Amino acid sequence: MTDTKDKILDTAERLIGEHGYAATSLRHIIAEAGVNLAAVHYHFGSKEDLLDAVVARKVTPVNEARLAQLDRVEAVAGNGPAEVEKVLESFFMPTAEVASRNPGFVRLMGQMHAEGMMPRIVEKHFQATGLRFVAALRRALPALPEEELLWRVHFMVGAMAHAMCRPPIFPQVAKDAANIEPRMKRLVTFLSAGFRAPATAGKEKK
Amino acid sequence: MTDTKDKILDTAERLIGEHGYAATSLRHIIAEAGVNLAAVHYHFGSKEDLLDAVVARKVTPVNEARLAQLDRVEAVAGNGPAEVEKVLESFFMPTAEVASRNPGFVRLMGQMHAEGMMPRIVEKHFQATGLRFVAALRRALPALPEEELLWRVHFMVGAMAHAMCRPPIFPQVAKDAANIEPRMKRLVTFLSAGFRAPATAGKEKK
DNA sequence: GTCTATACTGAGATAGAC
DNA sequence: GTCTATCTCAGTATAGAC
Repeated sequence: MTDTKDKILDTAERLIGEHGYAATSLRHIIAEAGVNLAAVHYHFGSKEDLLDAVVARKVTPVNEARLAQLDRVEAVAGNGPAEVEKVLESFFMPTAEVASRNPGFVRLMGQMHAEGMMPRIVEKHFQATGLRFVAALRRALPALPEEELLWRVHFMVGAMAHAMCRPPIFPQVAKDAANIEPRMKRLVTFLSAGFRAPATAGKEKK
Repeated sequence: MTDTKDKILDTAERLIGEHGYAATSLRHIIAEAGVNLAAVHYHFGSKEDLLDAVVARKVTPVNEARLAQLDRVEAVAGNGPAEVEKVLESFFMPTAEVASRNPGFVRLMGQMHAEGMMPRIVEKHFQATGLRFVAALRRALPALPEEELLWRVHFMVGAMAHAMCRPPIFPQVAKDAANIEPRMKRLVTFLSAGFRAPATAGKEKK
């Protein structure tokens, strides 16, 4: 029998993935999990810390897969820089792989982003991984000024988060919603071209 | 003397821009506005409808400026399609203009996005404007399959929303935070290249 | 160390008096 | 139109049982 902590974690993950963080009250979670309200605070401290634990459990293996794939790409590249496309694929494709096995992952991440819980969560769970990818991109694009690179990474994060979000804006493409992999490929195409663009012209007055 | 409704609107706009939607309770708003709690529900119906009214007031003139600039760009292009860059500039640069006169606008939009209030709000206030820009992009990129175009618009929305968000991810570029215009120019560069990228290769098995 | 029962504060919403 | 009083429900804190 799973213990209280796991039951809370499992139930929270499912309900938050379905209805979002704000719409999922602790009382909903404990009712479905069959535990006591105070047990949540005993094990996790607060609702937000519970969310943190839920996300950590999902995101840690994905980040490991991302870094492993980046390692392989960099090994193949040898001393030279890895291609932009390969770097981005290393980041995005593990998402698709996990998503195909575990559809709840993308839903949960999409909900988290849609509700703006990301800034804090991202800092904690993505920072280390993110910095390795930024370094790889920097080597792949030596001509790009540092500022421009960092802004482009910022844009990329937004595009990624939105791409993983719930129903696509356009009903015409909604049928693809279940298939994460082609969406991620399109994203890599789009972002790679954006990263390769010449730097924005300087500080001239408009 | 401004009437109750305007006082609520002004105070809500300021407080939500400063602290976010979730963190701004109706009771904070009415205390600062010097009105009664029930007046909010009388005039707006609910907290969310109040937000809607606040956003509408800010966003309507920006959308008008966007469409006006697109009109000019299309007039210059005559019968041919407008350039991708020009279309995107028509959408993003009015944001920068408004932001320079009214810094609260970007803060409010950033907060809204960061808290994921956008899906509903976007549908209501951006859909009509958005469809005109999608049409312009479609004409500018006749070779791009429709599906790919729509996904790229989806990515663009994410990048835009994130770009307008609060502090940039990287402290290195945080000093640029106040200046919206160069950020928007960088965004146009990035997105234009992404839109111009060849379509993602087809349905081959991975 | 774990968990239960209960109470506290503050939120949004609403009915009805004026 | 406006305001008082009140309702329900949220997250949180704590005392104490096992």
